[in-house]
Amino acid sequence: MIKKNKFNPELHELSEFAKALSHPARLAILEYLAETKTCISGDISDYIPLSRTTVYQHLKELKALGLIHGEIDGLRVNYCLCESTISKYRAMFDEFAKRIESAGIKCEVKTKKKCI
Amino acid sequence: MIKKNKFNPELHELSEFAKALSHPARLAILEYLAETKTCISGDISDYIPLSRTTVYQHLKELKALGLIHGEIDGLRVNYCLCESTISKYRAMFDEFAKRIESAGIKCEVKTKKKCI
DNA sequence: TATTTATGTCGCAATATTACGACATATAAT
DNA sequence: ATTATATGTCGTAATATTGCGACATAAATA
Repeated sequence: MIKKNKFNPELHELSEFAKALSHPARLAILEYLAETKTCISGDISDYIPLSRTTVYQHLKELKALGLIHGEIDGLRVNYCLCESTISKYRAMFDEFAKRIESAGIKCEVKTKKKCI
Repeated sequence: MIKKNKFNPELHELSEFAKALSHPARLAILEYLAETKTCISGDISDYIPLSRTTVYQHLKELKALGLIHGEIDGLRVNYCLCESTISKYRAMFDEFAKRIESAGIKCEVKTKKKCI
């Protein structure tokens, strides 16, 4: 039902990045991976206050976008940040934000008209 | 069912910003408002390839976060970007991204182990 | 070999999002 | 006053997300 292919592919890609960051658990996972360079999968599940299955699902979403990846080490999996992909999306966002912010004069409630 | 209050309020707030940007229609709206300083509501509906009702819903979400606001002008409503709120969230995101990116060494597939 | 352990998969329920038509309201124009 | 116009509201259907328990798999260990 989602009509995303009606939009500019660049905006679509940026929206996918934003969606990956749109849940606090996923932000917390990224933060945790940044702090602990060891990045053992099980530790993430312990750290995040959600069930292991749910955390696993969030990990899959981050992995699908390439923001993290996992390295199998016997029984364990070490997940870690993928700096290059993160930088790529960060640059994409910066470019967008700059365009939005440097747009010159906006209304900013300067008139006495009723606002909503 | 969403267990967002289990997380750090800062991460929660950032995730709300990301969610607002997680649909290409909303990104397109922000872009359009940045380009056209006039920002007439009806024009937005014409520009975005979705029904007026749907566009209106997206506008409401952006408005709820304070990223845009509308000024009633008779029959029309002029929507426009709210630079201060956008800057606030942008700074929040930058701070987060910096923490993630400057985390030092990550694995980046340096070993010969199987990756997923 | 049997058991433990860490991860992965499946299916399901609850909730949220997306999209839109039909209708309501309120201002402007005729 | 009537009509046209722009925006707002409601209900609803389709789909996506979130969360989790139960089970499967595969490696390490006893």
